[in-house]
Amino acid sequence: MSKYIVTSALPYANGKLHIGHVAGAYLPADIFVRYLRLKREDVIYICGTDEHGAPISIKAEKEGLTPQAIVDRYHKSIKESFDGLNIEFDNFSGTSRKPHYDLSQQFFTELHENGYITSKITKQFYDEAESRFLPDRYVEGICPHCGAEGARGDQCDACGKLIDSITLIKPISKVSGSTPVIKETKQWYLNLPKFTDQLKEWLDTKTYWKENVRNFILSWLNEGLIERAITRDINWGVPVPLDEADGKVLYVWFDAPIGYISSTIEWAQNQGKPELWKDYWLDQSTKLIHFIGKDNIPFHTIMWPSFVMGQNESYVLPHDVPANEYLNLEGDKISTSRNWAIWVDEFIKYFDGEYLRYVLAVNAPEKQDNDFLWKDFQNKINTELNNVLGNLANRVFSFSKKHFDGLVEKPKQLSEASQTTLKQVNELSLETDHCYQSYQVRKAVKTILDIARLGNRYFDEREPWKAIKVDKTSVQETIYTCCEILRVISVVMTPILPNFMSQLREIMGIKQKPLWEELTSNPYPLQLENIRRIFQKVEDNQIEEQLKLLQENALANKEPERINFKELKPEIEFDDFMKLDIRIAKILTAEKVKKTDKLLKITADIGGKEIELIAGLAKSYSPENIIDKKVVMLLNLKPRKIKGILSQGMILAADDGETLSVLLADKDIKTGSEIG
RNA sequence: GGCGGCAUAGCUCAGUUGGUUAGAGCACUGGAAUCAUAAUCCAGGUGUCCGGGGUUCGAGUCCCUGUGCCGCUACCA
Repeated sequence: MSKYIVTSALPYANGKLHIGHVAGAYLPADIFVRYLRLKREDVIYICGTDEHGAPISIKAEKEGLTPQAIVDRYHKSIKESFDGLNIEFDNFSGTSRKPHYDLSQQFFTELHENGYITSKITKQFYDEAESRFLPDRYVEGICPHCGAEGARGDQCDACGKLIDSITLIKPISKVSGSTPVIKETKQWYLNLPKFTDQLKEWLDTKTYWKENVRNFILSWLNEGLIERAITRDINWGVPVPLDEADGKVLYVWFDAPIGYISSTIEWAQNQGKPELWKDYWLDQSTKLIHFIGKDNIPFHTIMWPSFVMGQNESYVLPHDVPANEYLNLEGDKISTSRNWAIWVDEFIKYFDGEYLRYVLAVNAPEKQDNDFLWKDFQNKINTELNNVLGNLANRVFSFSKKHFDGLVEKPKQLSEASQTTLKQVNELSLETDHCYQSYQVRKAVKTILDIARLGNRYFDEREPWKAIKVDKTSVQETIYTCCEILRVISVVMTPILPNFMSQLREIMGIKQKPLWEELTSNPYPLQLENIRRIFQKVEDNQIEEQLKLLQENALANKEPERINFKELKPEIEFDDFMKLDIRIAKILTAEKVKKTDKLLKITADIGGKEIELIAGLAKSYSPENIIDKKVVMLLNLKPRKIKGILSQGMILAADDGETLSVLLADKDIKTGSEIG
């Protein structure tokens, strides 16, 4: 029997958990693990929070807390959300713990010693007031691409471009507010190209991987791998274990996947068997399975295997990486920043967490992005869980209670109808087995529903409410057969709804923990007890309430009519301002620049003279929208050629990240008027 | 503009390597039943499989092309 290590992508500890996370990486893994346990497989389910990186330290500084305090807060919040959904890890660690530091440093050291890491001198901003290097996200300035203010060093929120941070115009340190200087610094790079052949060879054996995953990897490999920096100049992270790297830490994406191993080490220690983790990670027959969202595919199939290949120890490589697609919400992308999400901690205040498990399982984004609709949620809970499954249990149990005081015995002989039904049930249960094995959760649930439908049909055909008047034995047989169906469901549905199924079994008087092998056992007679409905319906007003909440949250999030105050740029002299030549210009013609999304080619009258320029306005202004407008234009900026056209002016426009708005004069004023 | 993905019933989605008459659930209509949470069961589908072309004995599936949407990427003085 082979061993399994199942992991889910480490959730980042700077925010709460939403249903998209759950649908993509955590629920499918939990279901798979629970299935393996039903089959008595040797499996450990490992996870933890990803606790390093600049976003966490920025959040900490904003709130005046230590990074550790932020991490602790979200670690707790995320763990509680998992608990509310009965997602149970064998170990849920965090990457800011000691064993993780030790192991991550070891990974780095061995890669370094084995010649896979090289160092390079790069230029980076340095804050002299704080005497430290500034990571990209700690620097703000004018975006060199779109000219928007408040662009972070790694990316501009306004235009979404990635930025080489030292190209930022008028940079400001977010730490001290001073202007940073550019200094040289040494960073260490992982030589990914060196792994190319080994990776290709290894990936060639993974013919059984999901198609979407394979396609993704192939395009990556074809484009060619490049060296990647794996160190950073910040003080929150795992210190780089080199004397010359004082004050530098490992980049968060380097240390995060190592958390899978360090969390297992922590687990082994908690078991009182500190060496136990080796039985899993160092045994080449162990099946290591990473459940992730599709955005994580390159890390888990290219980078992470490379780290492992460069080690002295033979850690096991991923056996499978069943990545899921995305979950949308009410037709729109889930978005944390727009607060368009269903947060798990909110959800479990209103509904049983296993309702969410059910709907996310039956609607899992396995091959395609899927949509979560509240109306659909209600529908599935009511018509499938309540009407089909819940009602089957209730009608059978009530009937038994009424006529046999809840005692269910196995008949000596079964009619052909009952035998046929049970045979069909058996076939369907085998099908669910196959579904679970191949990560087809939605099909598994549908098949289980078919088992319940079979039960309802059988019950109807047997008409026990008529038979009870003439033939009690036949009714006993009916109830027995239906209980068999429910017993099968109580096992095969356990991965999806562990707690509800345990309630079902409790009612049936089955004490043992569910195991797949019990499908062929005979626990009769059974004494039903404490008969009750286990599922409740979701009412219309509950759904309306949630829809309203969703809209309100999204609106509340938009509410601030202003952008948070940013530090002003350094003072300038009046003369500096006077250097700018800004005038009112009238747009004469405008047309889209071919082969671009954002660019407009514009001619403008600046007061008896025509100029030509390029403006990045096309996302907000169509040509006819802008023609004839009298805009504010900076005219003495050094002209630059864009797309073969010499751009001789810059239309001034404001950008809040969503809307781009050109500046217009308040009154009708003559073209060419100077501004000052 | 480049690369990749997607497009199937009113809705949410399945459709394995090309192979009978393209499916499921929900919704809808009619009927049966009254044990059960008004829950169940039976019956009911004229869908340009996004449009157009091609390969093939045969295309939802493969190829070309057009359109629309999504992701990454480029252009923003």
